[in-house]
Amino acid sequence: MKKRLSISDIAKNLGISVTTVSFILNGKAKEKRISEAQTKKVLDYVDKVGYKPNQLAKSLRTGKSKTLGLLVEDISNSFFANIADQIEKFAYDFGYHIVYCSMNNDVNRAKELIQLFYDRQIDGFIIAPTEGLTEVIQRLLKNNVPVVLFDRHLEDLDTNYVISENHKGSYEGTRFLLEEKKAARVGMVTIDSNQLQMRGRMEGYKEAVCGLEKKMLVEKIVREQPEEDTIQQIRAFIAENQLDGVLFATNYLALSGLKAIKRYNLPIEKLVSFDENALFSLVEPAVSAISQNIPVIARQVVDILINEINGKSDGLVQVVVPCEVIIR
Amino acid sequence: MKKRLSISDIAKNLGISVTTVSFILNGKAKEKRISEAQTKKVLDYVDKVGYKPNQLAKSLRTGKSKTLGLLVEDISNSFFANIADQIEKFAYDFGYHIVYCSMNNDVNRAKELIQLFYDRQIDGFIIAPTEGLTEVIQRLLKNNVPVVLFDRHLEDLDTNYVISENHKGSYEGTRFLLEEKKAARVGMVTIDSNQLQMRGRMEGYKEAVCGLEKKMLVEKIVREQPEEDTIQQIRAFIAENQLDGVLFATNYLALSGLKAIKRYNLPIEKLVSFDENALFSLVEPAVSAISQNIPVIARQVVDILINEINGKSDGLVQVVVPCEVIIR
DNA sequence: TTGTGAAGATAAAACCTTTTAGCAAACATT
DNA sequence: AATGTTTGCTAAAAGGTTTTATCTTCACAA
Repeated sequence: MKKRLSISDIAKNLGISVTTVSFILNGKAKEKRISEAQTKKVLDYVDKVGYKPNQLAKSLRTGKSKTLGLLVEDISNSFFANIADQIEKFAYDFGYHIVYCSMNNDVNRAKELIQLFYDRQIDGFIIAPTEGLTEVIQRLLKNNVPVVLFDRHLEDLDTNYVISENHKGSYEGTRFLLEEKKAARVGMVTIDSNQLQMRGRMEGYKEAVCGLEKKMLVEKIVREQPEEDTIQQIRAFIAENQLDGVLFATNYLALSGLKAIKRYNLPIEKLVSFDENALFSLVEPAVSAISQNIPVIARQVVDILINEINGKSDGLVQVVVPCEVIIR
Repeated sequence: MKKRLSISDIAKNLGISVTTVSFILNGKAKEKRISEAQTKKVLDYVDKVGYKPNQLAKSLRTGKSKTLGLLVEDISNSFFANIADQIEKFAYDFGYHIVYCSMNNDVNRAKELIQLFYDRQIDGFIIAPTEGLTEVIQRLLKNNVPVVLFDRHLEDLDTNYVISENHKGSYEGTRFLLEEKKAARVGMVTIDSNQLQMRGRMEGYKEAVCGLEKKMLVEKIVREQPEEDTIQQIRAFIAENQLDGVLFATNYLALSGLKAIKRYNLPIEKLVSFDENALFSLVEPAVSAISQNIPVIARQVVDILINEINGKSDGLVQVVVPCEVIIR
């Protein structure tokens, strides 16, 4: 790369001091009593030569990078992709940029990434934490690094977080199947994970079926297994229990479920899934959705984080956002 | 945030010089003739106190950030999401990290982002360029910043790029509809854009229908319009031309097309789309796909960029990757 | 004894900013 | 005339690295 202009080049070429240029560039001309003439001269010149300050040097000096780190499990999941998009927009309005990384269920990689971001002086973290990240997040908190969790939180960690009303959403989704759709035997397909949001979703399901004195039928999927295994597992679950309704705990589980239903022509058509997906309205049977309020979640996450960065936070903020059942 | 240890803290605590510590940490102990004992002492201590070098300072000094910028139009598009994922993995193997940004069809935002990345001393750019980015990319090239384009390239720009065989893929997809599926009237739905990959896809379609002396039926969608308009437009296009087959130029167009077909019960079932999508095998009618080879594209992009960064590049590299028609 | 070379380390400059503390001149006040 | 205040600007330190050039010992050969 070609050598870039530095602030001292500007100063030299103009025959003035670096300090003066810096003050002007940072909008402190008035405050620091730089004359109008001087200010204009500098601004014009800077504009003319297209000088841009070196952000690294700036960050090094100020300790601020105006950048937030966003860590999600898997950016190709539409829920995360959409929320990432929204978060980026809101953050942008505050003059912050997002660097994003996808952890792909690899705890070590995740730890490394957090460390990396920390090393790059990121101003704050937005994390959808996986299990096993407790310590490393703990360490961030101990160093007073601003953190907001979303989608789930970690039990023994006192953090800011923004999550959805998983319990209630799941409850309502299940009741919808049982009452509106008149399903007789509703099962739940979830992942074999202790994550809090999954626990909430499970509880909601349980409460709904038990309330109606129905039998609880839960199938847990090991997340790391190949999709084909998942498809077979769901197929067996539906067939063996003669289900006529299923609640899927995530949209990717619903996808696998649909593949099973489709491929083996399973006689079942009362379906609800957590999270939306473009295809839910297009497939037969259509899948109703317990949709999380992505704009609100994103907004809250950013607000909380920025507040904390600016030291305006009044203790921990923990937000629970309602879901909406989208009927199909 | 708590104050972090610096290399000079380490040096002071150990009663040796900063230089020595730096050499050891950078694996130059041998080369610089630091004694084994000294080396071990430093390494052990660094490990014990968990010191990590400040990456900003490092980058500032060396001019390298070991980071690549990835700019795509819309990360929620599964094609981009998947390719981003792959690129990240490959880059990681070379010790590089990816910072990603989604441009959302906003040229100004895109320009700003490129500038931002440049200011942050990013080592190279990976861009799926939108129209109107020509000048800003031009500027990068002029400053000898390593750049690789993918998915499309820009006509009057001599750059590295990795694209798919759009023409051939489109040709084969169309022939597949006409010959295997015995479609009589095949139309094409594409976007109103001059992007090269779209032109290629169009040409492929044209060649296929003209070869069989069929009529060319092309509908162009304005990309910025609300999806509802697109759905209506596609509905009218299919109905008015009594199509029994459609080639969609992108997966999101196919999505809108499916919505139209579904909602208005259009009598058409011979469909092909560029790019895969999870739902194509799940909907009725199923959608065949002209699938781009994402792993190969990602691999090439990263290899080319890293080579260029390391100065090992032998001129421009322009790669065209074959597509595969996935029959459903 | 002198000179040479290697071994083992280091001081200081450089990368590019921001910011503190202070200087000189001009003006105002008694 | 002496003192204080404002105006307009700047030198230099600091932030945490890497790297160049140099320095001191000591061993050994001539």
